[in-house]
Amino acid sequence: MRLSNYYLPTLKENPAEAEVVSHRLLVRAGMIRKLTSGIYTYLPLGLKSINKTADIIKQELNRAGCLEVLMPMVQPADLWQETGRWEEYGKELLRLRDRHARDSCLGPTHEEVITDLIRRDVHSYRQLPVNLYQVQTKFRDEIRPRFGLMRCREFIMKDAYSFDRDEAGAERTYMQMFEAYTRIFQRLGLDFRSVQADSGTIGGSFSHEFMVLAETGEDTIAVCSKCTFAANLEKAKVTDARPKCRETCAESEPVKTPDMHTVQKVADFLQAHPRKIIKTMLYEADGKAVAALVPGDRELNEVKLKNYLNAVELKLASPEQVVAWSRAKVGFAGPKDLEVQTIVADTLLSKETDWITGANQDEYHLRHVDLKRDVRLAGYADLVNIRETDPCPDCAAAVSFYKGIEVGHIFKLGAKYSRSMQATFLDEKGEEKEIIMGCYGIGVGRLVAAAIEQNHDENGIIFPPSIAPFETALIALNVQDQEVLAKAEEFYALLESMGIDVLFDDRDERPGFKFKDADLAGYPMQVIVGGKGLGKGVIEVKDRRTGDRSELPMNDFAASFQNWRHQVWQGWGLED
RNA sequence: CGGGAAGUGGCGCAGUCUGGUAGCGCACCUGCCUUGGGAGCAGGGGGCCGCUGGUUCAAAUCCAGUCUUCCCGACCA
Repeated sequence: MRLSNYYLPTLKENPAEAEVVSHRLLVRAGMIRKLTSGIYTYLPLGLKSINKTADIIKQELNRAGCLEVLMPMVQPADLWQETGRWEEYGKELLRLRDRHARDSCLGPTHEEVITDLIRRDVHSYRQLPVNLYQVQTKFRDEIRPRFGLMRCREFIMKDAYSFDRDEAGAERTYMQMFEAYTRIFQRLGLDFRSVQADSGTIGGSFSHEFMVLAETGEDTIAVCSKCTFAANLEKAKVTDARPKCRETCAESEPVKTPDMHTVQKVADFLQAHPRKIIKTMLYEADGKAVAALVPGDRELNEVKLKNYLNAVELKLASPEQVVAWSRAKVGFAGPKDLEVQTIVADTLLSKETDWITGANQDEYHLRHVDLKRDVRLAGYADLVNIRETDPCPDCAAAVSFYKGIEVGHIFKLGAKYSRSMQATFLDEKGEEKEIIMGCYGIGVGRLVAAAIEQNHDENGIIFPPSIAPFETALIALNVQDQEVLAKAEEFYALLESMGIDVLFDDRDERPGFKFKDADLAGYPMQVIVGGKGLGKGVIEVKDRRTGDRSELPMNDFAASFQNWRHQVWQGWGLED
């Protein structure tokens, strides 16, 4: 491609609207433009990168036996009413009404449509398994779209849906998809981790998120230094090898703690370590009053609590509710004689005794509380967030935290949709069975943004070769110099004939301008044709990632370029 | 939805406090010059100052309303 014939509006200055690196660089490099909040146009260069990414995804899914389809973006309300999600999904679902006053929505996801498709056509175990996917534009009316392509309302997503005859088959499919995803992200050249994710009420180990590691990531993941354990912070188990405490302690007694309503204040006042203080967190879970007890130096994990309670809705109690339930103002609630439906304690609290807790009386705490003796617990459960000092739940080695960007999620759905939509088949015995489903998503646009978050420098993007819009930039330093131009044309033709995806900067611009543009868009390789090199009989090449420049002999350019290109790809850990 | 900030040529911004000729840099057009890291000189084009209403002899500027965008939070199959 000749840059003189291309549409590439680059910006020297940072756009005011962009805060994060990927957003800034995508706009500056002429890859995207915003139409309105959370909605972007993909310019030729941006679309090219997205298409390359999608192509790799498609290749690997096809290899795993998936088949591509394309489903409608506008979906009828009645399908969503069947699964109950017309009400459940909330305001993220953009509803609209057509000229016949039929309710419809823009598809934020396609479980309903695909399940409807399958239930009409699949009736026999002989037709299973099936695994269909699409690359589609989705719409979710996010409360606050932000960070450019990282969280938009309209976005390009690959979603796949699998249909199996039983759990075993679904689990096999899940593993195949896990492997396909691993290959995909490897081929994209990204540093990523697959982590156990919250699988909500379904449970089990059949939900993984694929996270691209980047400092700017919104999610935190815990990764073991020794074994393969990696989990979303929300999901990571906190373990403690100590045995359960069997001892008891002195009788509990109230102690006056005026105005001491935070753990730190109480700890300082009573000269105790915060971990000896029990935080009593009051929640309303599906309308019931619940207390969760955690050590004072720990954070309660609401997802864990919600899963333990099997609750649909979990809300922190309002100050009024706290007063009503604990008979004391906020900061003085404690588990002893607390009148709530359920009291659950974090497992860590089972390992010791002699705690400090709120006294359910203004300005008073209790000391010498023994949970076994003084409190009617519903049970112990893992309720707190993991910390970097905690041991790996699998091997007890140290864990480290990383920031990551969620770019993929695979999930075993079970019969959730097939049941509500009656997607069934007959097995060999003629028995009617529900189809077992799985769903598998990759945010394609977000993936390109994540690649940039992970790979950039002060000059711009550093694209992995597999998803760079062009693999190579060919820069003619001075197109008014006939010799330079002729040579550049010659190498342009040569590179094209070698099957290299090359962008030929043949514009009549000054060298510095061209270098800056090439660095900004992040083509992994630059081939530079200038008078200097011509005099020496060499062509200069630059590896965008390392910044290393080399000189390749002009008379043996094709072979030496292939060799150098191979090294560049290897530097990315990729096969060229 | 709560808190904060901002809307002025295509982009980035000043001007608003203290009302009176719309301005700067980049980009764009023409010419000269220049060609290894976003050059230089000269000339030029381009504005409903977000929108509506009000105050005033006079509004980008003051007042009220409204729309939009961004940031923090809440929310997030």
